[in-house]
Amino acid sequence: MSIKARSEASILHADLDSFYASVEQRDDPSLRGRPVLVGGGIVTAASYEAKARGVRTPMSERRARLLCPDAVTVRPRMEAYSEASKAVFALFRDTTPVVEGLSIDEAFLDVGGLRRLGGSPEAIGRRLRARIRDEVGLPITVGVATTKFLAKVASAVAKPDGLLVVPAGRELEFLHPLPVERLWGVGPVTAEALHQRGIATVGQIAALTEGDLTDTVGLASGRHLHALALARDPRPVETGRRRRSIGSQRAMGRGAKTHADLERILVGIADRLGKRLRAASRLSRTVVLRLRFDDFARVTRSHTLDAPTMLTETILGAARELLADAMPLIDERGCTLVGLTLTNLLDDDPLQLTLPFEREERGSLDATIDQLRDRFGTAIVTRAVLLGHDQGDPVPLLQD
DNA sequence: TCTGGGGTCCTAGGACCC
DNA sequence: TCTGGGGTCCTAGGACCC
Repeated sequence: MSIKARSEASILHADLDSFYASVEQRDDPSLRGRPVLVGGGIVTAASYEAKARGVRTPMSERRARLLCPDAVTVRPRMEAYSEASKAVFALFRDTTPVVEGLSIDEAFLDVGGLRRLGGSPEAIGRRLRARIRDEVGLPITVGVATTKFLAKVASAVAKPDGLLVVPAGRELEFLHPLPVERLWGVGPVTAEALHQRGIATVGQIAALTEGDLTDTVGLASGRHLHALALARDPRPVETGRRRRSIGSQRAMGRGAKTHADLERILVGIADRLGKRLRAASRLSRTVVLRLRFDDFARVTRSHTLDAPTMLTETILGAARELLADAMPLIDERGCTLVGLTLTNLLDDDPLQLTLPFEREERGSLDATIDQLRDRFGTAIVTRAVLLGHDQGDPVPLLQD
């Protein structure tokens, strides 16, 4: 555990401002300068004109309209946002190869070691902001610090359309006056637990022992928060992170739905997920059914398949069985949301292994797959092809 | 505050294997 | 036949983030 602290603030956190709403204002000049709400039923994004009047996300559209009767509401246009995001990420990667995307609208950039080519991290951040403004037409805020977490806090403090550097050596001075809610991983539950103990600022957390803190908020969370409060965050900016799950869900109002209604929604969700899985060339082995009841309590039910799949039919089959098992619960408590999440994802780039067989050993493919699974694990061995010889060249005889 | 849709990570118990 | 300890996998729930 001897990761040396950076001597220079060279991690950037770049975060587009009110991303969806900004794209809408960019694409429709009549929306500029006006309060804009993106969403339907609930506000997914609000322009700064709307935020200035107290609109927050997520907030019901009805409530937002009370605060802001002259607001314009637009439906989300996911393709437009996805395209804008790609353009922005291209500029990130043009700035440095070390880019870690956090979501559609934010990323960490490590610009350490670029001083000779690009100037100081602050100069690089300024140039990046100007380029995104000029070439993509969107406002973005950049935080610069010695660690990921501090860079993220810096950008949050600098919003909107700003840039803030936390100089090396001044981290605690910046961090300690902030409320505990600013720490990454402090939500309503943890904040309440801390408040109960009279702890309101990051500095007060830093003054506790790690043991004191873990007693209050649990082991992993306590260690994490203790380190963050002391500005200890050795996590590097990681470039190769893969998605670990893919999900889709549909919320419905209260009120009775027939089994056929639920079935129809489930088919739609499974179809969408199958397509996304295949588009990403990935396989999933675990299907999770998500339900929410009329009282907004939630449950999950999951099933792990024998072998990973990218087929809609297989996903749907598992989902149907999970739904059938949960039907008594649904009938009793009502259902306001159905969703599926696919986890245990694998890449569909098989390692191939060829084993020689004597003619007399040749058994069933199933038995061979079972043997391989015993040796390498169920998740690894996904399919087998039995090969014969045609003048020395292998030809498939049987396929699983 | 009457509640969308997309994710990440952690915890804990039980089954099962050696 | 009884017993212990360690490890992995699966399932379910929960907190949190954008």
